[in-house]
Amino acid sequence: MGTAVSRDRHRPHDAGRTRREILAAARAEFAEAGYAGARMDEIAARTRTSKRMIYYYFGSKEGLFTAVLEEAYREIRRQEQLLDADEQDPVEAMRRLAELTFDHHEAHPDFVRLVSIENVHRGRHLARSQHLADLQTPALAVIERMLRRGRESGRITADVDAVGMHAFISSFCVFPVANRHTFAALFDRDLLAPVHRDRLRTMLGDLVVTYLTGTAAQPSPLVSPE
Amino acid sequence: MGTAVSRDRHRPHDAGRTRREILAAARAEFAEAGYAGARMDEIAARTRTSKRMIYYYFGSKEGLFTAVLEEAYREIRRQEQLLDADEQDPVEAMRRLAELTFDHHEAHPDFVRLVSIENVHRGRHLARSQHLADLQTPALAVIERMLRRGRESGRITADVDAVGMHAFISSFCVFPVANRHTFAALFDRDLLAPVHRDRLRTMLGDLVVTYLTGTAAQPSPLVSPE
DNA sequence: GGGATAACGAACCAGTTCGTACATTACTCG
DNA sequence: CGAGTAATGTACGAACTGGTTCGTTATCCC
Repeated sequence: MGTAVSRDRHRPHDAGRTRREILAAARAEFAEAGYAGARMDEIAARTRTSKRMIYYYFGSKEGLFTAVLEEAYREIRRQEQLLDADEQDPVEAMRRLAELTFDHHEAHPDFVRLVSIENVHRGRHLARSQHLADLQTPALAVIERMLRRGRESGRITADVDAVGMHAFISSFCVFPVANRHTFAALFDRDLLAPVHRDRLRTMLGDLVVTYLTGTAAQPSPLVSPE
Repeated sequence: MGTAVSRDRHRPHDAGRTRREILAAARAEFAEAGYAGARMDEIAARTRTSKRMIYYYFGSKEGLFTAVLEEAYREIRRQEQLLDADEQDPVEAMRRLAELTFDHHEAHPDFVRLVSIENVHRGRHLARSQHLADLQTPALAVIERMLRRGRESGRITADVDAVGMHAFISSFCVFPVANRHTFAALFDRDLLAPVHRDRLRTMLGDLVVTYLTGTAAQPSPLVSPE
């Protein structure tokens, strides 16, 4: 337990560590209270250091939130890179990808909250981010390959591209986490309680498979994507 | 144009109108800036009346936000009651319901934003609401009937209940509106641009139909809902 | 070892924010 | 018609909030 490599001895002037500590505190506070609701003093208090340092490293509240968002996306990206898409059947691989994405969201509610918050603010921080390129989901490339393979073998007939597929999967993964509370209040059902969570995950997997292989109603004939 | 029935002549002591005006202003401000970001003075300024009246009618910022949320849900409910579920085929009816719900969300982004905001605050206002009963979606009853009819005729085989089905549809309808901005920033695609919006709506309809009639992969045998 | 510089702390400030005290006006109803 | 009450406007204040000023301490590198 504990990081074996970097010793955690308290060095007074450890820039990297201070920065990381601030980011962690800020992330927790922003996720808890929203952007405007988050208090710089509170973030500082959650840290070994002072408010002065936040401005030293991040310049402003907006700068700090932007950094928090970027870091959250990067962490997700790192974890998603562990995806092994080397299954034989691309359709079954897609199901697994969807289910892993589902688990992933459930395991990182703070990330989902931060994204919600950023959307409430119309994505203005992300739009100004200098590091947008780093933040793309590696899952996209994986999906792309699966779609290609599935089409070559003829098993996948659905008319979607990778981004569309990603939107589809994300919709289903984000909702139970993002809207958990209002849903619970209105319908008296906790979508993340084990029973319902498992059912939703299965549902998502089935949906993905059924949709891709498109065995049933196919109202619109395949159109070549312009 | 203009309400034909109730005259809009300015009567100084018109409680109902003042209340309604405050609610409308508050709704706009909360949706725009989030809960903590919304300013009571700004809300007052958007009104013909003064801040004093907000506290007179709603007691506090929390009280006001709660009222705004309740009103937003009620409005949605009113509109959803117009749903005619009298189609012959319950499966096709469900597709139409899903597509109407989709359009509905697209047409009311402020509602979606308010719900997001309430979820960021863990649904605490809704939880304390006195009027939860009024806020249930009438769509639920409609879905229930469709499911029953579809099962009787044997066309519907999927193992979901009405609430589950509602969660499924909602997921897909909420996402493009709620996460529009981050998605656009990351993937350079506006999910609500006509081309993509239409495609998503079709996708949702197909998904619903395919899932309900469950022609493909059916991994888990039907289990009787306990 | 010493100077340059990066990292840091405490106290503080000006503008803001929710909420209220106090006084006033219009409406209702006996 | 007059008294009681519902509705309203003005002005203000106490607490808070993002951000800063000024000075200090540790570290790096020649």
